[in-house]
Amino acid sequence: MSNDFDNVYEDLQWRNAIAEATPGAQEVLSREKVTCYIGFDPTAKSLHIGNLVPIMGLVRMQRHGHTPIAIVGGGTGMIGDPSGRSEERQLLTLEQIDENVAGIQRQLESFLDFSPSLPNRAQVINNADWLRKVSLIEFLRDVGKHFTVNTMLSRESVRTRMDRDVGISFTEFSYQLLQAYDFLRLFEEQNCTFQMGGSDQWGNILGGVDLIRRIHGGAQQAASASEQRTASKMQPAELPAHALAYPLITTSTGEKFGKSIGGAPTLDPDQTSPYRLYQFFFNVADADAVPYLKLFTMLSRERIEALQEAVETAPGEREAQLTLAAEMTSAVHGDRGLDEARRVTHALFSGDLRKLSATELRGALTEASHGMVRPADLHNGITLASAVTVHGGGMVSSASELRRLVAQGAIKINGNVETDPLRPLTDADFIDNQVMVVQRGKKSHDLIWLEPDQR
RNA sequence: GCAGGGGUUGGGGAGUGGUUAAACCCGGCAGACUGUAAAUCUGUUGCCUAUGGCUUCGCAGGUUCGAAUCCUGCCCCCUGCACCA
Repeated sequence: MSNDFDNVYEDLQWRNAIAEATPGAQEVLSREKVTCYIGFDPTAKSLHIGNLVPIMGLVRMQRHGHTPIAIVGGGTGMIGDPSGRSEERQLLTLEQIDENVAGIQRQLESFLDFSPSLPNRAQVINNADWLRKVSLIEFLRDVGKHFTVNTMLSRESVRTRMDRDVGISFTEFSYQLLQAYDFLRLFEEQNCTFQMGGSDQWGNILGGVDLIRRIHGGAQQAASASEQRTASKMQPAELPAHALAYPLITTSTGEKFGKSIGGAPTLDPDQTSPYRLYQFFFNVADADAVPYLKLFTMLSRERIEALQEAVETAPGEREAQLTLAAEMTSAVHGDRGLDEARRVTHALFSGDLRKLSATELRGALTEASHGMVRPADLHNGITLASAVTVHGGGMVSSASELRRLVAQGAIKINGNVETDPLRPLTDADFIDNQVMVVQRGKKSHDLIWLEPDQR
């Protein structure tokens, strides 16, 4: 597949994965095999789908023969990047960070090839290795000396915070130095000459590029990366280190990618089931399907172009969405995850709930919340409303809400539209005398179990 | 610190004594149409033992038959100015 393109740069470019690049980046990538890195913030214990762009960036680099390094920010995470934040961050504890780092590391390992035999094997490095050790004096002399406060203050992320009365702490203000320092260390110790990141990180990234240029010069005449950007006419002397930034992904309607189902789906099966991940990508709008295939999958250019054709000629088949969903689910959760996702999808959208046994329902509706009623409740004439709101799994939060949903025909009990929220339940409402399936709209389910009679 | 402005239901933002559970927009949810899409249209969007009741408009009191709307105190925010650096 990598022979679709002569080099990663062209590959990434075709996939619209490049928003910014340092001058000369493309030439370097087409000429030599480099070591590159991307940083991941340990703000949560799982990566989410928003991280897929950088992850796939590293994967593509590796496929093209470059050596990828994923930095997990066990050190920078202790400070917090002010970019895109209107308020000071809550500092995470050391334990939280280390736990998050471990979780992220595990997830990265399923994407990148870490085989020791591989000459360009991937590495995960925790920047805590050096950031938690470096001494303040050393840091200020070696790194701080190369930055002017004037430049640091002009940073967008800093300015927006300065304009607000909450201000910005010195801690977060220093963040840009730390990220630059990371790059410097990797440059010196791993011969890492490339950094990639989101375009929102571009300022921080250039900080590192410039720091390396100042210390390791190369061509003395090399203007700073930022200067070269503005004066790109002149033939630039080669920079010792380079960077690429990918664009921030939005949907075709301009929403932030991944916002739909209450927060971005994560890559952790305990938080976001394979089914939900599958559904997320399956439900992508036509206009987004091909862009996402390009960005997130390893499918060949030929294949993607064929799918693009399919979207145009037979959008109703949703071949692109199906492929996207399958690719993503198996990439994140493996073939077993994909099987599960498909099985649940089939049960929910093509199957007949009433034909399934209680056991099958439990297996199929892994997404459902769960509730429980006792036989005694039944004898006392418990109403449907009470069962769903009080004893249910929390899918409907109040009786008023249930009333409205019922009035709109949105509630189905065991597959049948319900009309009376106040009717008492009977044994007949429980499939196999065990479980009642409450469905809200098309996509959410609540299983209410009848507690086995213990006499 | 001084002067002025303001805190309303998820967000924005009306409302300055009485059909105000509170306009309107966005968002959310659901329905229709479709392709489990987008767009569009429709309904809905505080809670409840429901032709009624209860609780909401920064917090706590007070005036009044009646307050989100008036008074008092407190908390928080914004805008000018000053002070410090």
